[in-house]
Amino acid sequence: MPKAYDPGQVEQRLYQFWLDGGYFAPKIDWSKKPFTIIMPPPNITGELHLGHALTATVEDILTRWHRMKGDPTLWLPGTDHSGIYAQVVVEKLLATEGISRHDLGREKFLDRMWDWVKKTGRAITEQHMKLGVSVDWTRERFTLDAGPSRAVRTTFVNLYRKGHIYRGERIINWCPRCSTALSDLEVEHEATSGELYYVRYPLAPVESDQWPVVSGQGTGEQINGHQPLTTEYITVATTRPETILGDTAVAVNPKDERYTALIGRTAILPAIGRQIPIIADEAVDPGFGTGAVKITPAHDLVDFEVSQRHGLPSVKIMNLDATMNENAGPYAGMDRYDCRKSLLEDLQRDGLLMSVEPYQLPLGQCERCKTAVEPIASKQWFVDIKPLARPAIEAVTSGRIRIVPERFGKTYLNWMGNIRDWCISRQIWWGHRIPVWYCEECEAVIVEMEDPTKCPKCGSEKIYQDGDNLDTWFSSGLWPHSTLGWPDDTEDLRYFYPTSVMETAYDILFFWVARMIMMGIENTGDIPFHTVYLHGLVRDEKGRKMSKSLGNVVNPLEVMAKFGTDALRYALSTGSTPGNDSRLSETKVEAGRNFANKLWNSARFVLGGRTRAELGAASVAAFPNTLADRWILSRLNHVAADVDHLIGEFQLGEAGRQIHDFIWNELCDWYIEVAKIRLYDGKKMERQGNPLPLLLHVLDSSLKLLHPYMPFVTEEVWQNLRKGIGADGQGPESIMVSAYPVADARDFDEEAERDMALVTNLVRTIRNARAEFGVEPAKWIEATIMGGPETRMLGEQEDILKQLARIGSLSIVPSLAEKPKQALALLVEAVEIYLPLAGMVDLEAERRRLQREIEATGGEVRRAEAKLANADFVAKAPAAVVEREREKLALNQDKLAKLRERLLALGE
RNA sequence: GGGCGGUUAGCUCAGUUGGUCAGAGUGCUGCGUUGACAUCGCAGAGGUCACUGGUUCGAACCCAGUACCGCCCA
Repeated sequence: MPKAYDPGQVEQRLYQFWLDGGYFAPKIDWSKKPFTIIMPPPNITGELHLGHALTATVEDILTRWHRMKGDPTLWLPGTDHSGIYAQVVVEKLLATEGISRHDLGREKFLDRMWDWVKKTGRAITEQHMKLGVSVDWTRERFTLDAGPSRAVRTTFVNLYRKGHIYRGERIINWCPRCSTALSDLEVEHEATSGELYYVRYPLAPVESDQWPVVSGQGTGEQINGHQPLTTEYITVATTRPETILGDTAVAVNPKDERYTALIGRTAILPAIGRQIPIIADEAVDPGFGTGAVKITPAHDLVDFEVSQRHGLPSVKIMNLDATMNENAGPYAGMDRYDCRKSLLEDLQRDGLLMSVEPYQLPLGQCERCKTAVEPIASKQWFVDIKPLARPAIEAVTSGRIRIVPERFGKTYLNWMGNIRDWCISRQIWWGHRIPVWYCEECEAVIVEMEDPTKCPKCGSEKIYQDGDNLDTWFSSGLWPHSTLGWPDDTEDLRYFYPTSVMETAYDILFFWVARMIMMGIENTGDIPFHTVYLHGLVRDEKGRKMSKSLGNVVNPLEVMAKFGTDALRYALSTGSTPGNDSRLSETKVEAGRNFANKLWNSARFVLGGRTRAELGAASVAAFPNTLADRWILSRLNHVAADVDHLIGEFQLGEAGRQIHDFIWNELCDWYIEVAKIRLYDGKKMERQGNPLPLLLHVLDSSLKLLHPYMPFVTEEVWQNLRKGIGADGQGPESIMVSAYPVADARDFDEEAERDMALVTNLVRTIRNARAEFGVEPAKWIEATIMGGPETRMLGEQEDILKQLARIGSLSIVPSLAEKPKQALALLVEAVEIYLPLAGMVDLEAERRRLQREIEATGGEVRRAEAKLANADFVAKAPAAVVEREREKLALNQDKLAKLRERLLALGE
């Protein structure tokens, strides 16, 4: 084995080895419960980013873990056609050729789309392979495949027939840049600095001699002489003055006494002179602006609702490219922003613009292209979502679906409880076309599973299909069951559905998870998954969201090339806790690489310079002979138990850290160092037994424990191990299909753990003293240990103490009649250590050291005494806790006495 | 406006049933016995667990409030 682990040399080869072995595909076994994850499909034209990397890492850890535990495990991959996004990409390409999709026409444009997808569509898949994902590629799906497409069609037809899909004119979010409607979820709201414009609308005169007297604004000012039309006004505040052109009313709150007298009067719309009523509606906030607001039903959701309540007309003033239409009178043809500017100038000129003040407003922008979205009344297809939401809410409140971390359950329920109808039609060509035909003759709406050729009502052949497509998320919502074969009753569907876990980032809880739950229950009658596991966002090292414009995007492929895939996976999986954002820095990945290298070298030590026969013999059975053997075996089993529990609870980071700490701090730092003593000394080996069998066993188990996290280095080392011991052709061929370590309580050995803790503590204390007193590291020193009741145990561990603390001559005795004076005295629990460092001990320094220790120990004693003096503590705390406190006190009292005695002795 | 999260060592973060939990990585200081590993080893320094109250025998952990930062929904 090379001196350092080189991921570049092994990763691709191993991935191919796994593929060739067919290890990723599950074997259906009806006597066993499967573990299933459906991968949230990445955008087919996309590039791998750290979000994908984290998703894939977490899912791969769960998948590999379950597979090794013996569950029939399916992780199903796929890609999403990403309607709007992908279409925009190709349209941009076309733009470089100077053509639009309309120039090409629908059919030719779709050909271009497919060309593009064929050219780039494998990229994201191959990039996932580099991550080591153990997905079943034989079941890979694409949202536009025949199967998933038929699932979409079936769902649409079913929902339509049940009345849950309807077509209607509603306010929708329109992206002028993408030229399509968007759902509420596809709009991002960003606080923007804007202006609030106060505009006054003149009132039409009342047919009466006596005009009403109205307090405050709204009355009496006159401009340009004494025209009756200009003597009365109502002033409204708006952030979007250009929509004045589409106003069909002015509204005030019915409880707002300032305006009571004006309700029922008529206002004259500035600029175009339309007469509109002043109405009263509860929705008006008297605290906003002047308390009087303009109502633009065709361009605002709230206004639309007001207009419905009052039977107001709706005037659309904008074209779909965000230019003004013929209803805008003199402003027709202008862009929306030019119109605003021009209109404001006109209002100013006419003295109707009262004031302008800065105002923070939430600006809706298209999630994909960041263009300001235009709310606009439009005829679209909608899903009547409440009937679907109800069972989806129940699934979570009843606990049938568990959301991890729990707090996201609240977010989910809150959103679900206030859900609004889902606009599902998109004015794009790439994706699933809405399966609706219209008859030109009788205006019938035809929604069938099979494409119609004539109108079933009147028999006319003059029918045409709806030109719009479905929201991409409509097909994504079906993903957990459509990928398994629904609507057909397939074996996969019966065996793997409902799936086990849906794992994704929390920011798409609504996009994916919520819709999958609704659609899954609607279509199959059963929940799509038992657990929702949500991870956080990966940010840059300063905590900023990664974005192209900031230039802080970390490319996972580059990181993997530099440090290895395992290093990135380790950094991502152990650097975060469920549902929390994490920051990724190069040093974290570097730590992962170092860990891989550490593991690699521990194997190099175990296998190095040993013959196949020797290793083969050692691999047969491993028994603990020494204290260290019993200790490492006990620790290994405790770790295995903890890891099993932690991963089962999705505590992947904590489990990964425990494995890391075991391998580095216990196996490498202590067990291997201890094992060297026997390995380098034949006589000791004969007396104490060969540590090689246990080394092989613990290393093997460690590799398996770690494998879900760092699949490549563990496989490579494991293969070396396998060849080293001559086990080729026996047992599993790959670590990924070997059995995950299971804790055996018979190997728990609390006594060994306690004794070993004392031994390592002694070594550390001696090393510390050596360093503090400047003893040359290479120097072998003398030591006397007064072991008291531990004498026998310590005597047995003499070799460890000598070797690791570099003691040349060591005497371990139960007690000492006379304690050496020219020596350092160290106390560890009840054990006394004397280092007669003749000539090197600075008595003054030793006195100071003892004084420090006396103070520290004294503090401990006082704390324990105070605690135990508290009658409530003794009475109410569990007996074990009190007992532990008593032991601690006794130990420290004893230590304190010895320290004082020592100080006294040195003072003589 | 409603909801959620964060505030622990210089930095990044763990700490899930309140009693050896005050930890890790990284950085820092000093030293290197070198046949697994300098992508390393040994030793060390470093925190009133944001603040204020409360519950409890006991609080980083539970409750209430405050401050600052962030996110989601309207």
